[in-house]
Amino acid sequence: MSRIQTQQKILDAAESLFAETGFNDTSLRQITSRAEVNLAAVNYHFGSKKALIQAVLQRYLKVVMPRLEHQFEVLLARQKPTQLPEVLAVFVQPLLELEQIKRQGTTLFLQLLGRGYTDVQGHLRKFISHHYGSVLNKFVLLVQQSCPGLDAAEIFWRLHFSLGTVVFTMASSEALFDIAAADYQQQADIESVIRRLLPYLAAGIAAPVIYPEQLNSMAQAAS
Amino acid sequence: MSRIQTQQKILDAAESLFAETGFNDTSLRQITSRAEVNLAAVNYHFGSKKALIQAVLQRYLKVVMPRLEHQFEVLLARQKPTQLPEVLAVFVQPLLELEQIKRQGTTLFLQLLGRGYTDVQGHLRKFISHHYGSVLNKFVLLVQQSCPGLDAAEIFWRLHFSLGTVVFTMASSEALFDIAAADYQQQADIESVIRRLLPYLAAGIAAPVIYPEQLNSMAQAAS
DNA sequence: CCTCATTTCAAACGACCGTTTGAAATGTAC
DNA sequence: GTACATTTCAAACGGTCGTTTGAAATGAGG
Repeated sequence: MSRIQTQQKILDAAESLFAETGFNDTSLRQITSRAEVNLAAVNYHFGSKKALIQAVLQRYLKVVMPRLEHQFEVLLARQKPTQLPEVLAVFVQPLLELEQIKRQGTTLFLQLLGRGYTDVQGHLRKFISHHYGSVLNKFVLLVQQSCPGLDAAEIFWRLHFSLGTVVFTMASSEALFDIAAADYQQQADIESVIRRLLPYLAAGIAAPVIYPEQLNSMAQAAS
Repeated sequence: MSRIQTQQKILDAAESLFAETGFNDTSLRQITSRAEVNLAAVNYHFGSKKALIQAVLQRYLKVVMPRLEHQFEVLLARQKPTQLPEVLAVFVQPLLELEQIKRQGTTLFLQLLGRGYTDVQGHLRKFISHHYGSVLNKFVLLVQQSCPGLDAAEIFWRLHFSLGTVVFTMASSEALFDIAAADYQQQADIESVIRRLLPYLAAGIAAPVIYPEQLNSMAQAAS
């Protein structure tokens, strides 16, 4: 069998299992079993499990990130600052195009992203900020321009809140899909969730700042 | 040594390790080593690792949940529906009071909550909704009353988005604290994060609904 | 002090993990 | 068809895991 076929089969099996069970809880024996290759093939072709995880993520990142970067550059080249919802909408098209590369591609990638941020705490964050730091910087710059009332620290926190929203939703998307379908008779696909996410994120990021005194009065008013 | 002392030492060691490394990645040998008790003590006193995890969570849930339920009942007894920020502010006091029960109690509990939702997918959700379903129902009812423009399905999704925000932020709170302190010279304590969270969540939950057509036009405008 | 239940302890169990090994199989160029 | 490099394969390695075991230590009551 050609090298490429085996590597592909391993990557396909690994990404689906990683998305289902997480990185730490998926064993190489499960992966090679689903891929119908020998156990030693992973270490032969990728070197280690850690390298396999990176390869699985890279397959999507190397497609999504350049497209995002290009879109951000277009918006930054404008004369007037872009509105926040429009900045966030940049993510929609590149993410949905992953569906064409591979069936369920969008869902898989976002689930992997979620797993990567929650499973192996810190690794994925460093990996992305190291390899794609310029993309992230351009995005942050756009958000800052669209929200002139927020200082850099507030934006830092709110973007991480938003990352949490996306990552958690996607990591537990299967369970949420099931509940939504059972309780609310909803179509449960990734695109409709993204549609629901954007207004939530836009409103959260651009929310008015509340100062400590108001928080205290709120807490007391509720008691 | 008395039974209670040993159980307490195990619970203390387990909760700190669970918060740091997650449930799956924390071994009983690490726990019993930090607690300075014999390896077999966990299985003797708690039965299994799974039961230990539940015991660790229950120590906080049994304190927090009744207080939340009481606050929700007070708000539900009012004549007029409560404003959303006030509903969310209910969480502040009971959570911060965990700090008095135990140093770092609030942080530990919220980290454990985050770990529980991301590590052992689904288990914690079922456990909480089974034991404390009435509390959750009252909270959802309050949110529905405060947001009459949103249907039940939209609220379902937005509350899970919010759960993701909180859970992810707390699970990765150590890393975020470090970055915030290094890059923005900020005080990095749990209370200031909660302060930042509330306006974000309130705005996100109460955000205006955007319909598909608007989303598409947004995505096209950005390209 | 003796009795008996409770708790602690060292040791081992079987299972699964990621990785390595060296031979067998397969592919490739002459 | 022979020589050589690449890929596959079964088997084993050392290690960690949660759990169990049976004896030793400790506790409390008569």
